[in-house]
Amino acid sequence: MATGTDPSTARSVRSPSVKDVATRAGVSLGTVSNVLNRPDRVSEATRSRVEKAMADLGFVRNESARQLRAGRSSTIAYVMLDASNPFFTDVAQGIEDAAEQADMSLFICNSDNRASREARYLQRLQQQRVTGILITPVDPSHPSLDELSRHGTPVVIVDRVGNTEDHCSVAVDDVLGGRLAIEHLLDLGHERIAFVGGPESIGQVRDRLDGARGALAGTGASLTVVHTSALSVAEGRSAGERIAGLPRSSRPTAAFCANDLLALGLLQQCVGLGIGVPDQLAIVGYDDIDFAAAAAVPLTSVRQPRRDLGRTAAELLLDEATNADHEHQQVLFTPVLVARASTRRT
Amino acid sequence: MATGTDPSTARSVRSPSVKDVATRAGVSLGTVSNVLNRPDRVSEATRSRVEKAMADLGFVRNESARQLRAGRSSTIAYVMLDASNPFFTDVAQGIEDAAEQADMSLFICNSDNRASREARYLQRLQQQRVTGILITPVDPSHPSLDELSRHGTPVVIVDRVGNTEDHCSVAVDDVLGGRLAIEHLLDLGHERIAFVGGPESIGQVRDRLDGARGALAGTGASLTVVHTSALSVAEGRSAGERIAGLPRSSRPTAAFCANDLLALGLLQQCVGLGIGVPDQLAIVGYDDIDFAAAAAVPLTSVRQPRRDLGRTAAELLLDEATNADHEHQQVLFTPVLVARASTRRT
DNA sequence: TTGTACGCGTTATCAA
DNA sequence: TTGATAACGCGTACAA
Repeated sequence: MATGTDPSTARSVRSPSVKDVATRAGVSLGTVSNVLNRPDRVSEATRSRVEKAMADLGFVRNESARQLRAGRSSTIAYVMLDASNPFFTDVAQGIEDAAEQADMSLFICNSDNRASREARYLQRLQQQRVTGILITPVDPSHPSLDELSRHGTPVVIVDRVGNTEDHCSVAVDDVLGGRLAIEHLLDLGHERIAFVGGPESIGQVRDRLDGARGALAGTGASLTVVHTSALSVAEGRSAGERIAGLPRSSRPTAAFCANDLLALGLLQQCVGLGIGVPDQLAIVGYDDIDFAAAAAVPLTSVRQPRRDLGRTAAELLLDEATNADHEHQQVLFTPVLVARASTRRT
Repeated sequence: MATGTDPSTARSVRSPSVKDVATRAGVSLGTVSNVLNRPDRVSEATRSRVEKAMADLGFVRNESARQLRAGRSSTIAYVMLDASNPFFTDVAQGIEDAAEQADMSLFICNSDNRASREARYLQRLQQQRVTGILITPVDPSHPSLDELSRHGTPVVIVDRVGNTEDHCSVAVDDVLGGRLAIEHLLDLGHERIAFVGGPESIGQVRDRLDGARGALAGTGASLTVVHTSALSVAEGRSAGERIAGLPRSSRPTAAFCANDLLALGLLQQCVGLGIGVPDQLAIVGYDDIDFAAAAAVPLTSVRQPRRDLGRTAAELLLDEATNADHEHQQVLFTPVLVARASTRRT
């Protein structure tokens, strides 16, 4: 304890660099670099000596320096819209799978539906010179996304469709999804149907409603729109109250919800108020998150290929980043209806 | 289109540096730097000229270069155990709140319960020289965490308790939580109770079970352990099957689940098999995730202060990173039982 | 108030 | 096979 570096203060000491390793191993700096990047170009003996020095010193590469030198990082980022919606965490898993395969790090940010937070993250990511950005934007038509692309940072829009040709996008056909939901209900004989969703500023909500209306056209069945101010469980409960308040004779016999969170809230409220599901009210959700199948009355839902969505988006991004003759694509996946007890014929 | 930079190829062009800005503004490099970091030291006129040049060129600071110069980044990371469990995304929100307040970026990684992925992330984060790491580890007693600390990267363990004094930790008193759950069931008159959970390699599971046993001691009530191989909805369903298979006379009248995912799966299975909740089986969950209250039979659950957990952990990390006389702490929060319909007396 | 010069840690080029 | 050196972009001390 009398001399040398005191272990207790070692924390604050600058971490060892290649230079330190070189000194310790008695070789030059370039050789250490070669051990790290072209191990074949260095003799067995020196290599093991260098490796021992690295281990002794606890050497860890400095990624900042690498990036500075290389001009680019090996990191991509996903700016997600709402971390508390399982749909998006599943998308993130798909992205992570692709990133891991390409040996890229994934940086996940949560904008939490706030434009200001989103903007802050985008700026930071640009400063970090990330290889590319995946994003489910608060506003897909905001010019900041195009600016990023023009600036040289590849951008892929996830689960939304941008308004320009500046970037790729990966989404699911929501018009078709709406159609599938309604056709299922029509098949079961329902004639008074509610659409639960909003706000209509969200593209998905509009598309799913359009699909629903399209499927209903000319069938004689009616559609009541029950408006919500967000796609959340709480709003689903509130919608349930309003539906329950209608006289039985004119009350819808089925409800199509713009997402599963709404559907779960609606289901909960119905059960609480003694409205049988599916007897008095059949319910169709959207997304088919895991909790949909796990509800006490398992939920019929329109499934989106969440993981594929993420994986494909990441692959497009990596292609754009590495492939010189990349061409932007707008990929559109097809949803599938999964029927469960909440719409079972009784 | 005949001369100059073709916009279509501008993507691949190196982004402008402070040097480019200086040239364009007709000032020296140091002045540009001053505009960025000490705006007060530069005259109004030059400053606006420099700012205009930055805007014209679309200058964006290079964070790698800054970090290299500074030696440290302004980023912290949270390595989370399971992105598909809402409990952890809520914790992450708390962390994000604290990070935003301290003007730090948060890097979220998902180990997905896999030690290999966790190790990979830890290595990358260390290479990035992040300011600190928050982690809910796969194995809280793994030596790699201590190595990180010793290496100079502050580490805070979230929702687990480490086995050393090398870092702070923030957790919730799980023994107390288990006790609360059981006392609630005893108050309701239950005498045959099941504990649904596992594997016991998870500290939380052990603690909650210990708490449960402690509360039962000397009461005459019995505890049956229904083992699960993971804390997931699917495992909850499987547990439900096994409980339903017991003869009615010896079947437990109440179940305490090690987390809400299990409880939701159990609830679903019971309803599907015609076992009334809470009439034939009362259910208590753990975590009080949002979906617990939203279940068709709203779930009684032991609530943990998820956001506070995250916020406190981040604050401890930032303190360790910035405060020279930081002292490690093991913070323990107190859980609260939230009673709902799944244990209502009928 | 503004400009010059150096160093952060790494990689790559070139010469030995 | 190995070693010396320049360069990446930025921040800062110091000089003008």
